[in-house]
Order: sequence, then structure tokens, then C-alpha cells
Amino acid sequence: METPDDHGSRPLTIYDVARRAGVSIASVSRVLNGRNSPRPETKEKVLAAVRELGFVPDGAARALSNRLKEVVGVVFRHANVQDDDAFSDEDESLLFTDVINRGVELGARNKGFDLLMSSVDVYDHSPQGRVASIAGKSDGLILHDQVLSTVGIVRVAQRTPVVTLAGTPTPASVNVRSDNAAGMRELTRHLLVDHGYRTVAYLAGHADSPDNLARAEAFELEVAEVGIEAWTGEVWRGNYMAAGGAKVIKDILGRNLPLPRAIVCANDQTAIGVMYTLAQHHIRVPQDVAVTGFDDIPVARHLHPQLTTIRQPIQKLGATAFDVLYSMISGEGRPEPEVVLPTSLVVRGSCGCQGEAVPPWEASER
Amino acid sequence: METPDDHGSRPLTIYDVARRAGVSIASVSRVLNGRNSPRPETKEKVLAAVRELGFVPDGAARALSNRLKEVVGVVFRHANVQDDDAFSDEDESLLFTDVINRGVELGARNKGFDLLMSSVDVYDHSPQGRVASIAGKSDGLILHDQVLSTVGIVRVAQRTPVVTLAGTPTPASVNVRSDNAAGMRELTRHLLVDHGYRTVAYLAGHADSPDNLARAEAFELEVAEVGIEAWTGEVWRGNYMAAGGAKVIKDILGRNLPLPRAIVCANDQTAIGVMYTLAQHHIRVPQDVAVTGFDDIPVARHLHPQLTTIRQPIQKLGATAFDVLYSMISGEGRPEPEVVLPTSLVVRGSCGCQGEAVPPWEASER
DNA sequence: ACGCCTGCGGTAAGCGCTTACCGCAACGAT
DNA sequence: ATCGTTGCGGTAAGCGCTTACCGCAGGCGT
Repeated sequence: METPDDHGSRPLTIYDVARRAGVSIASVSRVLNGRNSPRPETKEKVLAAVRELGFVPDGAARALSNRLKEVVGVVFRHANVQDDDAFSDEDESLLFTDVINRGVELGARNKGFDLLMSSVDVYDHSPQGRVASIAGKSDGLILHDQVLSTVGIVRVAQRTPVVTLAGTPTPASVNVRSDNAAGMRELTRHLLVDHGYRTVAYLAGHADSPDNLARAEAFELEVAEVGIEAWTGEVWRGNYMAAGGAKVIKDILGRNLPLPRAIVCANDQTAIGVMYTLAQHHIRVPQDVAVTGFDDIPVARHLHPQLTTIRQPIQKLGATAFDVLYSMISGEGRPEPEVVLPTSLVVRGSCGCQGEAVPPWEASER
Repeated sequence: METPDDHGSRPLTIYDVARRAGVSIASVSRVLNGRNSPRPETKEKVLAAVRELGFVPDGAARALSNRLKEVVGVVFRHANVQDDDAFSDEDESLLFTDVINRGVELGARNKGFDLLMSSVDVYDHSPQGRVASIAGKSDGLILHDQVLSTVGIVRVAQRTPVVTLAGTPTPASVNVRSDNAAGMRELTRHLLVDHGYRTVAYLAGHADSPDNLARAEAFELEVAEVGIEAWTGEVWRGNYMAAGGAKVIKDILGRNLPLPRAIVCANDQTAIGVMYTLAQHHIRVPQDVAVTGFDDIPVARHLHPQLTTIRQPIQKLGATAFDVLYSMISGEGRPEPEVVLPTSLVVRGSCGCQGEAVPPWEASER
């Protein structure tokens, strides 16, 4: 007698199905996996038994036998501290990561894979354990920026396929990123040439982020090109987060330093903090100071003025990472050491142009 | 001879470690799992071998042997269509889901569990397959709203522990939601009593969402309380998305129907669409029409005016769902059929109050 | 009519782990 | 010195699948 919720009893196995259908477990397996042409009659018997019993094959056993789990591990860094019931905010810093993950998921679905997700605390100094745990449960790893040091990546990449996002390729791992240099060049030129701004600063992200380095370099090159100098230095060091951008502006204003005509932020998050703080001090954007971002996260269109930024194909970044990883898993030979996706300039109001009037939710093509 | 990237060779097993350390596989296993007190000397030998080899135990084999995968499946619905490289937008509709998932992850981490995530397309009419696949790979399931019909939930809940979010409890599954009625009551009273508005409408969400039903009912009860009538009917039917809210307003304006003094939206997303469309028609919020939301998603604070809404403890919703599921998995007896979390009114500018001036990223306590 | 080929479907091995069970060495008690 | 006790650590079974291998029944050729 089955109670309606007897999942505590003993899970069904392929043997139960075989018995019920009056066939061997091999036949059940063959029907379920569609191999080796079982007779239609046998097939029907098995399918009926599966249906009646509500049988679902155990993934672990399958994986063990197949040497394939059909799972990819995704590890990212998060800033939250769990204080039991006081979760700190800056939720939207997660947006970028979440959209990438969604892309990974889309790619994975096409191949019947699922995503095993795990995040690592910023304060966690040895994420090795978590990464190893995920590695053991998956067929390959996608690592976001700032999760593991290069040596850590090399280490784990020796034992399992690894794709990094916005990182650096290693002999054993592939990196997927977007074309920071081209995007930044286009943006900087727009500010310098189209708008004619002559005092410009780059508000940096994490000092050790390859993305940040590439953006900074492209920015400075382009600025030098027109024969002026970029405003740089310690003051202009942010951390990819809104609070970081806000702090920079507060510092500058507090010390009575001048502001440049345009502030190029390392990412959209930072720009949000900057714009907010400027507004607090009644400094108008873009009339007094132009501000730009990088990423084109969804909120960028909700700001006032709407944010001029560089669009990265965020979701596609994730989908690509999966595709590359998949080819490594299925052993189709290692692909290129690095895949670079194109970016594009999105001109909205914050650089001084007329803002566009498309409702945020009707914009298409991500 | 090992090449630096020979993960193609043959994965390490516990036998390799045992050989290297000069002990039996049982000892290796015991050291790795810290049971049965192996001698410190043995322990050190094993640990050394593990370190040198970079061994990571196979999760599938462990799971098979342990009858525990340490994985929870999370399934949610998404609106995106994958058109190869044209991803449709409304990205932020994902926010709510993502924040919940983050909460689940936080809870899971505490117990050494990882998240297996999978989304189901809105247009997918038989998500059964995906859910079954996830079920096979995990120890229990967390199902977001709109993933499975009630009968579908009952079916799968017979074979595996299931917790639903914003759904309905079934004999075999537990539901976790926030207190819609209390939140809506508080909000409606604020509009009716504090502001004295006398014409109010509820812009609905999905007709079959329990959350929506509960909110609508509480709203109407509260409105009836003060002796006036709520504006209802087909016109006021949205879909939880910005585009849905926009469409409702456009319809009303297009048909030259009057607007109420206050529009209570089923969720924040809807409110975004409403506010945008009102702005397009130069109708001022809150001077001409007050608008409110529900959820308090992060963007709510970036709107102009900032959105008055009901805060749900979104992340905690997820963490709670995991905790409940965990207790079911570890067989500590089934908990309550439903867990309800408290909500709170967040008064900002869109209802007609003075907006608060806290920078969005400094707000704490989610 | 008999043997051979074809192919469905059953038996059993093995995937990499955990752990019950047991042998054995070393120690203390008598 | 002998036996009992203790506890470390090895052997092997088994977790639920997939699949190589093989037996066997039926159809065909001669």
C-alpha cells in the first residue's frame, strides 16, 4: 500500500520497472536511452511500466556508468555576507553575473546539460574546497572573474576542463571575454571627437581584473592620441561597485579637487554610484560632467539620464563559454585559447547626446 | 609522463591515491570523510598523496554509494526565447527569481549542498521532462511559480521531496511564500487612509498565480472596508511584466477612459511599465496618479519617483525554501505544509509621500 | 528437412565510491 | 606467559545504472 507521499520508502530502480514490465533491466535501459532497437512491443511494455510507476532514473548511477554527468559547474564571486537575516545589499552587482549564467544555461540546455552553481564569498581566502567540490560533481567548470588565482586555475584545469570568463587563458584553460579594447576605443573617441571633451578621467575597477586593465589601457592610448593627458592616479581607483564610484566622487569633492568634463567608469555599477553622488551635489549630468559606463546592464536604461555605455553581449558570453567547454568535454580537441566577442557603443543621454526614447523593456537584441 | 593538460587520460580514482599512499582504499575513504579515526600517521600519508595527485573524489560515485547527492534542483520559468543570437529582453523580470535563487544558494552552502539550476520556457508545454531530469540528478526540488501544474507537482512530489515558491501546498509538497494579504492590506490602507485617495485600481498579474489572487483579494477587501469600490475588470489585467503594465495604460488612454487616482500594481515590474507609459503621456506621478508596486526589487529605487512598494524578504524566501527542503531530505519529519514570511511597506515617492534620500546601494536588510 | 544467419533480449561485469565485517597486532590483565 | 580486549586497517559487497557478450528463436537458402 502506497501512501501518497512515500518517497521515504525506497526509491524505484530499474529493477522495479523491469519486473513490472516483465522484461530484463537491459531492455528497460535500452528503451530509456533509445539504443539498440528494441522491438516496438517491448518498448511499449517498458514505457507503460515507467509511466505507471513514475520512474525517474538515478542521475548518479547513470553518471557513474556513463562517465558523463551532463552537468557543468559554474562558480562566481559574490559580495554578500550572510548575517542570518540581515543580508547586505548591492544586489544589482549580481546582475551581470546572473545574466551570464542565464546564457550558460541556455547553451547547456541545448545539449541536455544542467548547471551546478556555487558562489564564493569575497572574503573566502581558500575557495579551493568549494571549487573542488563542484568539480567532483560536474563534467567541467566555468569560472567567473576573481574566483581563483591563475595558479589555482592551472591546478584545477589539469584535472578537469575549465573555461574562464573575463580572465586570462592558461595552457590548460580557455578564456572567454568581450573586446574591451575596441569598445573602450569607440567610447573614448565618441567623447573626445564627437563631443570634444578635453578633460577626461577613467574611474578604475579592481586593479587585478584583466578587463579593467584592458579598458584602462585602451582609454589612455586613445586619450594620448589626441594629444591630451588622462586624469589618473590613486583617487580614481574604484572597485566595480556603486559604492566605490560614489566614494571616489565624494573624496574628490571633499578635497576640493576639480572634476573633469567626462568620467569614464570601469563599469555601469560604478557609473550608478558616480551619478548618484553628483546629483546629490547638484552637479548636472551631462551638462556639467558627462558620465559613461561599460556592460550595459539592464538598469542602465532606468537611470536619469539614461546611461551611455558599451554593450557587451552578456548572455552570449555565457552561452559561448558553455559551447567552448562542451567541445572540451566531448574531446573535440582543444579550441582556441581565447574567444573574444564584439562590443558596441550604446549612446544614450549621459554622455551629452539626446537620450533615446525607446521604452526600456522594448529594446531587443541582447 | 604527464602532459600539463592530460585530463583526457584517465581520471584519478581512489585506487591511485591508495597505491601512492601505500594503504587500502578504505583508509583513503576514511581519511577523506573523517570517520572511524584513522591513525594520524596514516592520515598524513593519505593527505600527502591526495595533495600531490590533486585528487578530487567523483561525486557521482559518492552519491551512488551514499544515497545522497548533496544537490538540490531549482526550476524556474523564464520568458526568453533563444533565437540563436537575438535574445529578447525584459531581462529584469529575472531579477526576482535570481535573488530568490541566491537565497537558496546561501542556505544550501551552509549544509554543503550545491544548486542544480534549470529554467523552463514559458512556451514549453511539457516541462515534465526537464523536471524529471533535474529530479534524477538531485536530492530534492524547489519549484518556482508557474513551473508545474498542481497535478504535476503532486506527481513528482510522490517520488522526491518538493518545495514550491509562491504556490499552493499539496499533500506531499510544502509551499513557501510571503504574506501577500498583510502586505497588500498595509499598502492599501496607506493609500486610502493616509493619502485619502478615493479612486483606486488593482493592475493584476497572472490570473492563475496564487500570489496575484491573494493580493487582489486583500486589496478589494480593504477597499470595500472604506465603503468605496475598486476599479476592476478586463482592462486591468496585466501579466507581471513591464510590457503588460504599459499595455493596460495605453489601452485605457487610447479608449479615453478615466484613470483612477492611484494604481496598485501586482508587482514592481508592472509598475515600471505603468510609470513609463504615464510619463510618455505627461501624466505626473504621483501628482496626477499615484503608482505602487510589490516585491521591492532593486530597480524600484532607481525609478523616478522612487517606487513605493511592499518589500518581500526575497532572498530569505529562497533560504527558507532550502531549509524546509533540507529537513524533508534528511527525513526530520515533514514540516508545516506552508511557511509564510512577513512583508513590510516601503514608502518612497511614487505614492505621494516625500521620497527617501538614502543612496540605493546603501540600503541594508533585504 | 536441416543448418546458417540475423537480431532481440538476457546475464553479468564494471563504473568509483562507502562501509560492514573481520583479521590481526599490540597491549593489559591475570 | 597466556588469553582477552581494543582498535586500526584491509577485503569485498553493493549502490543503480550501461553495455559487451552471448544464447536462442525464427527465417531463409539449399
